[in-house]
Order: sequence, then structure tokens, then C-alpha cells
Amino acid sequence: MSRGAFGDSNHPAFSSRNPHFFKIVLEETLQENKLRIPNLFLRKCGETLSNSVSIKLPCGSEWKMKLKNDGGKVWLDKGWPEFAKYYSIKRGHMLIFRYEGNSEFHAVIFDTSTVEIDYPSIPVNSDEPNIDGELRVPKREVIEDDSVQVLDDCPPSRKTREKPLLPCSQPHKKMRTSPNAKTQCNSSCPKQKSEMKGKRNLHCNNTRKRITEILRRMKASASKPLGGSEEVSALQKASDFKSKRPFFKVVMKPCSAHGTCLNFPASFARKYLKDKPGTAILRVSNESRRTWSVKFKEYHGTSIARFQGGWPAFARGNNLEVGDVCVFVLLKDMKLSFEVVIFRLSGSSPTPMSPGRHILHARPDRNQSTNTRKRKSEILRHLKPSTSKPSSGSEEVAALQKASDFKSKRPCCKVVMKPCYVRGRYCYLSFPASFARKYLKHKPNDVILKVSNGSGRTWSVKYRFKVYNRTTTARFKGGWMAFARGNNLEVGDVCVFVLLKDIKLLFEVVIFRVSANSTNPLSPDRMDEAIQVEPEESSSNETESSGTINDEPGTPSSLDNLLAKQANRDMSTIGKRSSKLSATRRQRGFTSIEKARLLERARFESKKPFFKIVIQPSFVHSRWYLELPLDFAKRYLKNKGDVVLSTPNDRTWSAQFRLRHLKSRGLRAEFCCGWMKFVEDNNLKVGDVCIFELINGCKICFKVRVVRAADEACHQKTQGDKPKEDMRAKIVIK
DNA sequence: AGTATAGTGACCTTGTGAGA
DNA sequence: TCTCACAAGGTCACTATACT
Repeated sequence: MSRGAFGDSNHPAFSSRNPHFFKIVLEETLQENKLRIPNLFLRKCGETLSNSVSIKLPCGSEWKMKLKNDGGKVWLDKGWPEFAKYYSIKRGHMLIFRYEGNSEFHAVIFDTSTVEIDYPSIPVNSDEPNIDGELRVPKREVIEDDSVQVLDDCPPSRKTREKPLLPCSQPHKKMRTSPNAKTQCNSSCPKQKSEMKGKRNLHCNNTRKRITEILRRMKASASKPLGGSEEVSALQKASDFKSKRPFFKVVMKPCSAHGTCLNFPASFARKYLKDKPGTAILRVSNESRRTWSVKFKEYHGTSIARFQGGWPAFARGNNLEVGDVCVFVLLKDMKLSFEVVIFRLSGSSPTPMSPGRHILHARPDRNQSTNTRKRKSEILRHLKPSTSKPSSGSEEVAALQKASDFKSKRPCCKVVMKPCYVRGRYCYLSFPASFARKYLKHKPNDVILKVSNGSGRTWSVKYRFKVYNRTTTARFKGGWMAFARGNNLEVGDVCVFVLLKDIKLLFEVVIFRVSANSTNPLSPDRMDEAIQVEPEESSSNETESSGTINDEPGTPSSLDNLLAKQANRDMSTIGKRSSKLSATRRQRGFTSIEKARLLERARFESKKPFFKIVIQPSFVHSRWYLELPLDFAKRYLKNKGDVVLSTPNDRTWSAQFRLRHLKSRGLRAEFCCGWMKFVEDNNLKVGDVCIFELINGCKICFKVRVVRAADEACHQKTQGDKPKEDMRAKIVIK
């Protein structure tokens, strides 16, 4: 092992100050045949970029590419297609770019298995001016090595453990069996490679499913803060590491850095450790005097092997921290000794195992670690319940640090936003069950979240505490997505939930943002879409319809509660809906918020039962029926029958009421036959609000009042800034 | 060192709204 | 009536940690 691989001039010592960005290769990247450079990066470094950039790879290859600037967006353009083709870059691949200045980047490529690719053994140099032709000239021989490169010490997902992604003899982690094997099949011989893949596929049932799984995981990993410069730096430094001997790399996780064991790939154990428990000797690179003896064991039926007994001493003795990357280079197959190269998180140690950083002579005294490191570790520990995976990225650490400085006399818990907390289909928030048990009781409840930005805005979310098979989950679910989106929460942000009232479960939420330029909660353009939920309000009975009902004559309707509920639900759909609306011609009705607004403006009170309906496109166009609140129908109407609809000018229409049982939706209450005539005669338009007041008599009769959307718009124009209440009073009933 | 338990994250299932 | 999209509820495999 030599430090030359990363310490020479080709691989200058890494500094976290080097700007990084990463790109996940998407379908559109391949279609467009160019790679977009992130705007934020351009803002930071754009001025130093020339029209032509060079990309260096760990294998020594260097590529020249032209930048294309189009309306402020910048792409890697000329040269990229050849680059992508040469390295067989596919959808789901990830590239990390480290900017070295002077339009020079170092790049690392990861494939869909999340492992760095095997670079072709003959490095290329596209330095030649002929960018279009991409004349590639071998620059230097690459060192052949025999390695297993693993960036995770544990399988990334439960699915992969029992059901390996590529369930064949070859593990999904990249493994070269021998230098020969490498020449037999590497990415420079795509045909052979594809044949191999084809063979593999023959052996693999459900491969397609698993590939989907890989892609999904890849997506997920894309959404994780991999761009965090610090952890990436350690990984990147480690990725530059080369050795002729077999080695594997492991990123330290809390369980390995501070725990009692270290997991590593069983494939390596099987191949090199003779597949049976034993003892291994660990010696840290550049430190010949001290060795550690650790026991290793493989867990059959799983893809992991484990260093234990003695591992904690090694971890403590070398002051390993979460995020550090250790490369274990097998020295002797017989005696099973490893040289361990430690790549520290930058910030605390600029180079791997620089003499000053060595803790070799220091006994395992954690107090002697740097303040920063200690701080980071402390924060991570503090947040451990919600962050089992190592956090990364200087911004995130900054957010954590800010959050850790937060003090409150009230009970509070801190949660770092993870991808699944702020985006995706299954958006929820997990928080420590211990906190939930102590302060929130076990029963499901509605919780009010109030952001501490002085806006006084509140959000209603559902709190769920579940114990299943002795596992406990405490989560915010229904409404959480609205909160996350409404407050523009991003991965890495830290939310501190301060319990204000433990009876009504009111939380103040303090948000520490990972990104300084994150927009504040509810940018002005969305402000008016936010609907406040007063903590004092209890949740209403749900009414599932496009309208509201006054089922308790003489009392105000529970509109506000409905508004709150609808708002919560709707805030979560605003983004998707708006983008969808533009993307599809499919005509959709009003959003719940729009409906709620219209309904609220059509203020009406009566001692008689009534319900309000916002006219949806489907009520007046395609289906010619009106769906009315089921609860109202059940309570006041029979299964089927004629109804009379009358307007204030005493004109009447007869229509039919019916209850339908839909397979997919259950019961639905509708006005049909006759409704169409009513719509036409009263010139009902989408957006109008109809108030149906039930009049007692021998027949079921409704007095229908229409609040015209057009009138309201017109009225708003003429009324200017007059208070809304006045406006409402005038427009409510015609 | 082994085992039990708590915690996490992925994703399956169900329900609802709405257009065709 | 079917289908699609989406949100929320719920489950469980897996990981990390605590305990013996």
C-alpha cells in the first residue's frame, strides 16, 4: 500500500473546499445527449469555467468537452456523447464531479449497483483538439488490481439481503476474480460484457423486477444527500485508492465506528478468508508497530461477514468516526492480515492518515480528537434515533449543529429530514418512539404543527403510534406531506419539534435548513393558498363530497374544519396537480382549496337542513348528474325518488335522486334525470356554488340558490380592496 | 458473543376523487 | 362503470443497539 495513489500530483490532496456536484443519469440525459451542470454550481464557479473543460477519471483518462450555454443553462455538450458511450453510461448511473479549478474536473462514475464502475484498462486522453472525432490515445497503463470495492458495509436494503439483486454466483458488489478475469471481461469489451450479462440473466429469475429495484434504489440514493461534500470527499479519496492486492472499502456507520462490530461483504470473506471464522490482524497504514487482532465471522444465508471481538478496540484506537472510509487491504492470505487505510471525513483531516492525524501513539482517547470532529460526532449521536445512517455534507452538519444549539425547557425532539420525509409517494415523518411514548401517549391523535417563523401558520397532521411484532413506529402521517411541502423542507433540514401543549398536542417547529438559499415557508406566491388551522379547533367529522352540509340545523356548519382538512390534503397536491394540469389535457375539477374558498364565500345560514355544492365540470358537461353529500342523502333522502328543485323566483324542475353502489367507491348519492334541464335553464357554470335547502312538504323539495362564479369575479373587480366580509354579504344569495 | 428489542425505511393495500 | 392518480394506513424485513 502506498500513499502515492492519492498523494501524488495527479491526485492532489482533497480539500472539502473543492466544489462538488453529482448527477444521476436520467432517461432525458441520454436522450438529449448532454449533461446539465447544476445552476448552483455555476453560480459558485461559473466564472472560472471556460468554454472547454477537461474531465479526469480515476483510471487516468482525461476527456475534453465543450460547454453549451443556452439561456442560462449550461450543459456538457460536445464530447459528452462519446464519453457516455465509452463508459457505457446508462440510466441510473451516477457521476460525482469534483472541480479542481481552471475548467478541470475529476469525475467518478457509479453504476446502478451503487458501486464504482470498472474503468476500461486503457485510459484515454481526448486532449487532442479533435473533439468531434474523439481520438483517444492511451496515456498510461493502469494498475491491475484485485479488489472488492464496497462502499457500504451493510447491504443497502433489506430486500437485497435475502434476495440479492443479482442472485447468481457473482455477488452484486463488483468483484474481479483475477487480473485475467478482468481482461476477459471489462467495460472495454462491451460484447463480452453483455454476453456475460446475458448469461447471468439466464440464471436470474425475476431479474427485471430486481433491476427495477436497483433503479428504485438508485433513485433513492439520488435523493439522499450524496452530494454532501464531506462524506463524498472521503469516498472519493477512497475511490482513488488502488492496490494490486485484494481489498474492500467500508464506510463507517454508527454501528461500526462506535459499535461492537463491522460488517463487510461475505463475498470477500468467502473468497479470501476461506469462508470460516477466524482471527484477522489489522494494521493501520504507515503504522507498523501496532496491530489489532479481530475476529471475523460470516453469517450464512446473508451477504455480510463481520469483524467483531477486538473491533471496538480498533475503532476506538483509531478514532474512527461515522463517515470515515476504511480500505482493508489483504496482505497475506495465510495469516490473514490487513493493512487498513483510513480516509477521514475532510475538515478534520485533509489527507488520509497524515502524520499529524495519526492517533497511533495516542491511546484510544477520544477526548483528544478535534473539536469539530467531537462536535460532529456528538451531534450525530444526539440525533441518532432519527438518523441511523451517517449524515453527510457540510451543510447538513451545519444544520445539525445549529439544531443542536437549540435549547428549550419544553420537551422536544430533533429530526433530520430524510428523502422519505420530504418527497416521494410515501411521505411521512418518523420520530423517536421513546419521545412518543413519553409525551404523546399511544393513541392516534391529530397534532397541530406551528412553524416558529412568526407567521402563526399552523398545520394539522395525524400522529400514529404503532406497535407491530414488538416493533414500534411513531409517525406523523396524514397532513405531514402538506407541512413538508408547504415549508419547503429539504433533505438534511433539521426540524425541532417543541411540545407546547401535551393535551391538544401542539408543537412549535423550528426548522434549521440545510441550504441557505432554501425558500422560506410558503413563498409569497403560495401564501394565499395556505389555510390556517387553529389549534383550538377539533377535527370535524369527515364529509366526503364536493360540498359541505349543515346536518345540524341552526348551527354553523363545520366549514372551517373542512377547509382545514381540505387544505392539508390539498397543499400536498398543489405541486403535482399544477404540473399535471399543464402536462395533460385531462380536465380536472377544482382543487379542494378552490372549492373550499368558493364554498366559504357562499355563506348561508338556515334552520333547515342544507348543503352546498361547487359545480364541477363533470356536473354540467359529461355526466349530467350531480353528486351530493352522502351523509346528507342518507339522513334526509330515501334510496331513490323524485325531488323538486325550485329557485327563488318559484320556478321548479323535477329531477331524480338515486343512491348508487359503486364497486370501487361504495355508495354515491346523485341527482340525475332532470338535473341536466336544471343546469341548462339556470345556465349553471363551472365554479358556481349551489345551495340546496331542504323544504319540508309531501315531496322532497329543495330551494336552490346559485352563487355565480362570474358575478363574484365581477364583483371583486368593482369592489377593489373592500373587506371580504362585505363582499360576501352582497354576493351570497341571489 | 449471542440474543432480544427498538427503530427505520420501503412499499403494499386501501380509499377517494375525478375524467373518460 | 372503468381507469387512473394520489394520499394515507398499515405491514414487515432489516439494521442498530442494548442487554445478558
